[in-house]
Amino acid sequence: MRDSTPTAPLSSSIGDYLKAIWTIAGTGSASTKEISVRLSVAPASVTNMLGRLQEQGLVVHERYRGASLTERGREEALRLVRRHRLIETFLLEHLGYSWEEVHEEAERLEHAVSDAFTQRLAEFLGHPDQDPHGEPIPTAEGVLEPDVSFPLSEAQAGQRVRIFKVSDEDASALDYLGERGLVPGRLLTVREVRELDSVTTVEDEGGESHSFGEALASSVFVREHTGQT
Amino acid sequence: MRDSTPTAPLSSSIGDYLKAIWTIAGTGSASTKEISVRLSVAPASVTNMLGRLQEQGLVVHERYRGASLTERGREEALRLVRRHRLIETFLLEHLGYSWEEVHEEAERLEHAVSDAFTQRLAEFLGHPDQDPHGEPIPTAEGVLEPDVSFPLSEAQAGQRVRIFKVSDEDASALDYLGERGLVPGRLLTVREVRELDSVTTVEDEGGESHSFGEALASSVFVREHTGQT
DNA sequence: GACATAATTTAGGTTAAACTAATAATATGG
DNA sequence: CCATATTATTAGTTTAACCTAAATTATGTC
Ligand SMILES: [Mn+2]
Ligand SMILES: [Mn+2]
Ligand SMILES: [Mn+2]
Ligand SMILES: [Mn+2]
Repeated sequence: MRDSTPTAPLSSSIGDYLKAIWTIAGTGSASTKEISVRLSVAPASVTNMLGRLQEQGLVVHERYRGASLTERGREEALRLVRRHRLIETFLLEHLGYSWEEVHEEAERLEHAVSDAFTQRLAEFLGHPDQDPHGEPIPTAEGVLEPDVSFPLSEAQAGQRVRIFKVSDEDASALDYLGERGLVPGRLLTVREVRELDSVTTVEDEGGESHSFGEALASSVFVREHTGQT
Repeated sequence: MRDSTPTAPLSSSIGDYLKAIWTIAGTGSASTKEISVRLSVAPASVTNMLGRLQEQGLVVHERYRGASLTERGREEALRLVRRHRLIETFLLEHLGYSWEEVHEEAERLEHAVSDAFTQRLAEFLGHPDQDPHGEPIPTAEGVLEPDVSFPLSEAQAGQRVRIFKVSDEDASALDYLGERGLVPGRLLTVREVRELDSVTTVEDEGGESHSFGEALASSVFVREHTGQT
């Protein structure tokens, strides 16, 4: 394993590929198709890029079998995830961005900021350990709190749950939920999980009832609630 | 000549070329060499890029004579200058950056932020009309206040002047001056401008005396002071 | 187990933005 | 006003990142 290019800073394309693989597969392996869909890039381009990523020691690619991150690849991905989430936090809490706009801006800025910037931004924000939709923010050392949340669509009737995070992929869902106060931290009681049409009904702390179709219920992630408050 | 690409967003290279021409020549024309030195790029690459910029209607290039910005080119350059200066202001005033670090970070970020970001950042900062070293910030409409300041090296003995801006090109000079409180806004009385060795001596409001060699005196820009305070 | 379908890779381009080396134009100063 | 130095352009490559079309491999179904 040659110690490839000393540390040529990685391009934004490379960064986005690494993040995509991490998001799709975590520690497992992501297929060419999945990556190509997520990045809106032709499959052939993915194959080509995976070759280069492998040469740089960032992924391991088994032909026709998909690619998985090496330790270095994972570190790189988490560095970007950290930046992305800190930037989103800043945009939302200090610049008055809406959910609609935030993700796209962060997707670009994450590649342009330095480590020093990230460090200082974290300080400015008071070293948050999660972003405004509840996703944990990896530490500067690349440690990411394991996630034990599950989508509301997999909850069971009668269960008491707390909203833990809301998927940031769908901006209109975020806005809809935000308006109803269905944000991370909110306590819910699951009233019904109807197999028939995949509708989940919950009651919030104020006694308000909310129904979620499949799409919504699978983008709201919760944790089982035990204990008070 | 097809009606050039509707509005493909300009690359960061292109942006840096436009800014370089603007800085070197303003409304006049910049030579291949000057641009190549400023951007640390081979002269041949500059010639090549000027060709493309001309096709895109951003500059006019006369072979062997240099290039000047078109109206569109100037607008683009000023948009970047606005972003650059707003970003520097933010980094200095809110993230605790030192002069050393600020310029480089802004040089990258200026290409990654959106117009929406710029707009909101300006609000966040209270719509400053100059950055922390006194450079005017172009408005969102691309209007830039004309600059009537001159380098301290061209002041005359006895003159009362106010520090207006400090060149941001030389970080160590900035630090030196900053430590002594010689920042924009400061009022000075010119005591001596010695031709012999190009040393300028001034007295500040607190009665402190400061001497500037050629290098320093030409990176401190002042305006004549009339009136009180 | 053969085949249709879907996923993947290969082959062959393109474009932006650099580079080096060679050549040409301009500027200078004696 | 010409020789020389400086500046600029041309020609030919390189690299990253994408593309399309064609060929190949895997997979799930009858
Ligand atoms: Mn996001
Ligand atoms: Mn990105
Ligand atoms: Mn600057
Ligand atoms: Mn720049």
